[in-house]
Amino acid sequence: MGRQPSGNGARRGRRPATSRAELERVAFDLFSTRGFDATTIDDIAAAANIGRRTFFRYFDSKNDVVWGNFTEQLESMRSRFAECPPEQPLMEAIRDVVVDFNRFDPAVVPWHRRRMELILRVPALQAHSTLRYADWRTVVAEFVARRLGVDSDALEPRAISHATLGVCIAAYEHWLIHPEAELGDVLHRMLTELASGFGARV
Amino acid sequence: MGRQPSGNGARRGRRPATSRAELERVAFDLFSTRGFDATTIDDIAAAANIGRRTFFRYFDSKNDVVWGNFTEQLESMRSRFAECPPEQPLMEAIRDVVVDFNRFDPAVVPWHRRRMELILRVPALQAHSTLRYADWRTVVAEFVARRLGVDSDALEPRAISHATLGVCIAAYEHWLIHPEAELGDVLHRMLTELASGFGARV
DNA sequence: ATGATCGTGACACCGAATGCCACGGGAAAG
DNA sequence: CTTTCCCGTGGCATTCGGTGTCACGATCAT
Repeated sequence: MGRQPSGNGARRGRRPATSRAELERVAFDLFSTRGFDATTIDDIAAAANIGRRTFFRYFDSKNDVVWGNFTEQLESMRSRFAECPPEQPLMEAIRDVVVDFNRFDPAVVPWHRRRMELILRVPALQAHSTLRYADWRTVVAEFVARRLGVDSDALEPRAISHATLGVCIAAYEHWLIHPEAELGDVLHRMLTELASGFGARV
Repeated sequence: MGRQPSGNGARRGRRPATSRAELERVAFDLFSTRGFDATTIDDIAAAANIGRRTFFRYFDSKNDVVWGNFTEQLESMRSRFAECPPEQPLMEAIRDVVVDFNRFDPAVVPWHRRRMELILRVPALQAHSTLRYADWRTVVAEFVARRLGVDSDALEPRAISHATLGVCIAAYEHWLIHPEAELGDVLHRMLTELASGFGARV
């Protein structure tokens, strides 16, 4: 909205009318009141004072709105993996990075909860999220592959990344149902169980 | 097509113009030649000599075509779980049932491969399949819950079912890339690794 | 024949998504 | 200041998936 100092200059044409973050806020408001499915893109565009066509220049689809800047965050997870000491056991390293990756400033936790409620409870988003999860798994698989000295699309790295993701989703679902639970604790617990093959169980 | 003996009678109105299985065959043919995305429902309906509206009386969506009669198959997996001897370790029981569930008559294996290629490689189907996977996981989670004496939507059953599914998908992806591999073997191997927490790895 | 039953398919409609293109705001070059 | 170029905007048309409505037609029971 307010004209930025444009970083170090070199801005040429017309200024963007809004931003991804702004659109996200507007859209989330509508999702909260009407629900995701009942909110049309026309609604979002109207509420943000942009044309419907312009919406699709900020997000590829309505589904993508709820994922914010996930791609950039993944990059930070990737570098976080790179910092893992080589002597740390594999599943332990994964556990620590994942728990770390899901640590949030308390101020944004309510927002994150709303985001995850949408992703994990709205069928259309449950479905679409699979495509985003793939990127997440790739980051994990790359790390595992490096550790095992195999290709990142080999069987083991893929299996481990799939299993890790599954456990994380279960932890998130639990966290949504039990707001009093600490997300990091739940993740830590279940990832530890995964590393033991759920061995404490019969 | 040929009029059936209608079981034991008591058929009333007009006879169905086709069947789910027939539509599946017609659709798969088109998917093979044009690809999934480039095949419209009008194409399928025209090829099957039915109206577009009628298509939606056989399948809820275009995506659902590739899943055939999955729901009924799930029922058989559920009863297969019920037959597990109580003394068998949990993860071992899951492994055996899942491997068993994915055993197919050699004659239908090529068909099954085409089906899974679609499900695991076409983005639209990757996304949609998440919703079907949920039913699959429920069956596993119910079994785990019974064994652990907890509710079937508790954390552990959900985590284990999620992790199991993940490993199975990885195994399937591997099987698609390596046609010479035996699906049952790959599944067995990875589910065993899961049960050990991928422990043989560093 | 008559009536109840049930699948069919035409029609209209909605919403997501995409291609096309003219418009307009804004910076740099003259 | 004017021209030039850049680039985001947004209107329009189109395609396609999916849904509600309703008249029609085929079939069986009486």
